[in-house]
Amino acid sequence: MAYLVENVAQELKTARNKKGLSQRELGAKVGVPQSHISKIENGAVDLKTSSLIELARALDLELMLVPRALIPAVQGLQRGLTSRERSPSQTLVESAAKDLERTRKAAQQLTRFFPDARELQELANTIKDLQNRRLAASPAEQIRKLLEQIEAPIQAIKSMQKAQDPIEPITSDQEFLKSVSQINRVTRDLRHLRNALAHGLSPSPQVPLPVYRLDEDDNDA
Amino acid sequence: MAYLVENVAQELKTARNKKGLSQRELGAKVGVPQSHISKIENGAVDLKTSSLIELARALDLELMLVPRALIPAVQGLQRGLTSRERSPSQTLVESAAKDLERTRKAAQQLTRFFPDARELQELANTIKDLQNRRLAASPAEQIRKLLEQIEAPIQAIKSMQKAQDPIEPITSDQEFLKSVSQINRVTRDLRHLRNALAHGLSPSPQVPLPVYRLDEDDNDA
DNA sequence: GGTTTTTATATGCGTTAACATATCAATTAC
DNA sequence: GTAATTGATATGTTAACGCATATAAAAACC
Repeated sequence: MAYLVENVAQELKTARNKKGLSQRELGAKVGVPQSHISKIENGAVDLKTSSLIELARALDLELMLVPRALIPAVQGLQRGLTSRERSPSQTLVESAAKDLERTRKAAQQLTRFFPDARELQELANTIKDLQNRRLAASPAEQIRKLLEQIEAPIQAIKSMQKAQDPIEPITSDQEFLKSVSQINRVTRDLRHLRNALAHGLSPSPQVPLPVYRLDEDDNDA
Repeated sequence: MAYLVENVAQELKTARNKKGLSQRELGAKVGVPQSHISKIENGAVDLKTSSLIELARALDLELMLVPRALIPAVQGLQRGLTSRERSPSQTLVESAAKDLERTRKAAQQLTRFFPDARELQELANTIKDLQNRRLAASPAEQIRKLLEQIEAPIQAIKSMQKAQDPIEPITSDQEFLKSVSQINRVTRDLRHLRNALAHGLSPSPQVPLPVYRLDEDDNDA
């Protein structure tokens, strides 16, 4: 299997998680069995082009063949859509560290307004665990991908925090539940990753540069 | 086979012809037998993603999954690379008609400087044939693709026309031969398409809008 | 002029892998 | 606890891919 295919497979998986779809739901939209989506995302198969196109479309993505010359321009456009970006001088590890800290802060903040949402505290704790580990490039990249998946949910909850009536618990909102569920999923994946690192399953201290820690405020339970 | 796959297959074929590569040459670069490239370009197979990626790369294209939202922006970038463009208010059929006329004129002009290049006259004649037919959207798109493939060759010949010594026949130039060969290929394809239209193989008058004809000068042999 | 050689694309056939169906394990909601 | 949901696995069928060859055209050579 080409290294490249697994790349786009990861893109599909990230896009699917971003939209909060399960493998089965996505499969239903496209007419592909869930089993096959599992294989695709695990890089176990070299999917056909028709499958790739249809899956991408179901995820609001379009397959395009872009001339080499203007790839940077297109990537620039894509960066414009996301809040985060990685400057060329920044290593993957540094970037992941910043993402961790920013996300942890956001989660921590939200716990004040949603004290009954235990999952936000869980997320913050898991991130603190990860911040104590030295990261290699590969897990750093995984972390970036995972955190990317809860950007939207966290933003969604933040916006609720302002608009909502503080009396009744917002926990009944459909949008809120979906966001929390997505956060839970990512938190679990982060915990798995942390465990894998702890057990040395991944060649942990492989990268010379240590973690880019930025200690500012640390108000936690 | 999904209609979509044949789309990207056409893109690959167009890109290959633009670079003046034969199926065999492209296959050699990628490590794929020529036979398979033939099948791909004819829409006979639903190629695997790895094949798509590698073929695209060999043609200086990169496969990207672009968010729906910024597809227009990316297309805008791509238009910036080509001399032609299609305004949003312009139908495919209108655009194809303009392309036909512009290309026919260019070919006609060049016959004066290269009277022994019979292929230029052939091209002009074939185009005149096509201009007499009402086009549906689908063949119009095909025509656009085909004409796109001889933009570069025609430009190349035009530039020779100026820089060259008018005494000796330029026909010996390697670049010239390559360009003419490319023009021949496209002319043949255009003729095939015209024959298909004449035989009603394609649902010809399917589109309400008639051809956008622009009659200006008509100096032919 | 004809003949051969080269070049460019298309077509069978066998093998391997993608994809469909069904089932299973694990996590979560109830 | 049970029931439901998510993701992974085993097996059969179909199609992609590799190899060989066929066809067509132009080039080259005599």
